[in-house]
Amino acid sequence: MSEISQEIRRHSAAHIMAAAVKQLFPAAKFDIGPATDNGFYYDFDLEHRLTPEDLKSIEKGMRKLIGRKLPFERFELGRAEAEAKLSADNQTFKLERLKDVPEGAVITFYSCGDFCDLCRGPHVEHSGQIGAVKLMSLAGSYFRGDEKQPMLQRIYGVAFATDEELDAYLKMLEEAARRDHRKLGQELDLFSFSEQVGPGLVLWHPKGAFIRNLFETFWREEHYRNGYDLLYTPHIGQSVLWETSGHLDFYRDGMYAPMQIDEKDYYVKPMNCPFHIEVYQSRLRSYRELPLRWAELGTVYRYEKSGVLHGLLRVRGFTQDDAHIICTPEQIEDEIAEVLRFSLSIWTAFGFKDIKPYLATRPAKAVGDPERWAKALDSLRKAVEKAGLDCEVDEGGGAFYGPKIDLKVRDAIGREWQTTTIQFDFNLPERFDMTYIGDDGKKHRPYMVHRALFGSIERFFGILVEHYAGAFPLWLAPEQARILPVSEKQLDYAFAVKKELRAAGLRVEVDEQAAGLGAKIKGARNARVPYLLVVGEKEAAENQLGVRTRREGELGSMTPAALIEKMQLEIQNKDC
RNA sequence: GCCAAUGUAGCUCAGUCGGUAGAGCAAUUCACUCGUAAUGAAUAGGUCGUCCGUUCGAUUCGGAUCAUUGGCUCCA
Repeated sequence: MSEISQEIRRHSAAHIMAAAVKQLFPAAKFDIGPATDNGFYYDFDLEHRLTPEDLKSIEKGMRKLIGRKLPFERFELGRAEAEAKLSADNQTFKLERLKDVPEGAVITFYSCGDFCDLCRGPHVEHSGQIGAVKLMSLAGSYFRGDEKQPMLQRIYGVAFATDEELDAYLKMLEEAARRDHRKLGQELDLFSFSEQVGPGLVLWHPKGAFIRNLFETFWREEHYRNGYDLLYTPHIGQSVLWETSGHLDFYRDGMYAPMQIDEKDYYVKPMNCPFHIEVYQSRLRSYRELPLRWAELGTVYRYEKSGVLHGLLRVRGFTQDDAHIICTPEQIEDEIAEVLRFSLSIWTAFGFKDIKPYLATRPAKAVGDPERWAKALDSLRKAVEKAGLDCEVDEGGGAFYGPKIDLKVRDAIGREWQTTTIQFDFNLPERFDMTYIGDDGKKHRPYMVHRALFGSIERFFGILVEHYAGAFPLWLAPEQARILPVSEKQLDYAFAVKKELRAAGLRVEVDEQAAGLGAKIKGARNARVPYLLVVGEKEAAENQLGVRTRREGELGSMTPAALIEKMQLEIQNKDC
């Protein structure tokens, strides 16, 4: 049975769930029930509001149906017959779906037990082949994913070939919950939100701010080293700027309402691009000064719909690690390859090794010269090739203003995150009439590429917390070592060691609590401090430290000088 | 924004079939001076998210609202 694909098994599980729902709620109207990455869902319309208790009953019903090894039977109907059948059952959503089946195509139904469904299949032979299932959650979802359509009730489930695989998946979910950056952010005192401040607006606490500052410094240094210049631009700009950029026409709903100053409307920026363009426009540009690579940690505000906010991963105020590359057509290929190489090198530094590019091409509605599109796409393809990566292509998935590459990185527990984006823009250079003087003395339109490497600092920080499970590597740890005196008698020695380590540039604290060593160790471990330095009578007498690290466990005694050397090496290497 | 759920001490949670609440951890104080994941005792801490209504009386019931959570839509 192992040849049956997960997808077929999961799709069949969706049918079985629908069958179980029909048993409990005969009046249910059905929409569709496809397979998902780890399971399946099915959308229903029914009077009754489903509750978690219903989920249990439905799951029980499914188990029974699976146990009975009911055969899946396929049969074909003509259009008129199919319509008659669905009308008789009052399956209005199915009737809508039937309209999607092209004229002349075979209309197939699958039945399993008492449940019969319009479906193109394929399915397992009988319900016993479905395997292990578990219903996970209830949700609302729009018919056809369109917010103007009625909202249906959706049940999500997971399905695996065996109980062991299901258990492993549930364990992974537990692990993900354990790493949840919102939970760790509170536990480790990294950041918070305040109802007084507003939803989606992050307050960075000292430790979180410290880590942020460290990787922002790293980011700046790497940018200078790799040929970028840094900019600072204002947080607000007049309406004329956003009229020129087109944001007021296309993106107004995503912007915070304007404030009026001296009878002019000022908008808080949702993007940095227009400001970078204004820097470009501040004087005449020659081909001799291209390429320009301008980066900024630019804080933007976007009015995200209330329902989409999610911890640090989706917020309303965030800092983009933005850059714009402005260059000539001759330079574009090298520039793109370089952006991709640089992006990969940064991700590697944080211990992300599995990185996958996704290429998005020209959509039906697009602006800009098709020849430029082709050249841009070609440069993106070549860059991916040069980096030795495979990429997935999303045909027509680009923005109206240009093609793009997005990178997805896989974290320590195998989850994929969309982060880096490298996007061509054929829109803004036109709107702002950006030009440079070429070697022919004439004006030319430059290429412009937007690039955000982390995406946003907030989002990246959230991903980092989950990637490291809160245990930041030594170079990023806000507190790198904690000295744990066995009793108060060793406090003087502890402070002397602290002074010595601090002088060497290490971030060290002394645990002054009047508590047992066990309690101090527990406290330091909970705070994810990488190095624990135990000092008792013996160590104080011999100028030693009892070293215990998060990575290597107990290392025995070491002099402060030896410890400094060890820690500095680890920091220098940015070991993850 | 839409569907659903949740909101009780700093944190995690219990509880009140309507008579203004309780635990553990954390905090504070005191004692203990301790050798690798929780020393003991005492103290303090809550307008039961907010507003409106029903009621003699609301943390509990109803409505609205805000926030959060899981999804949907969105992320030109």
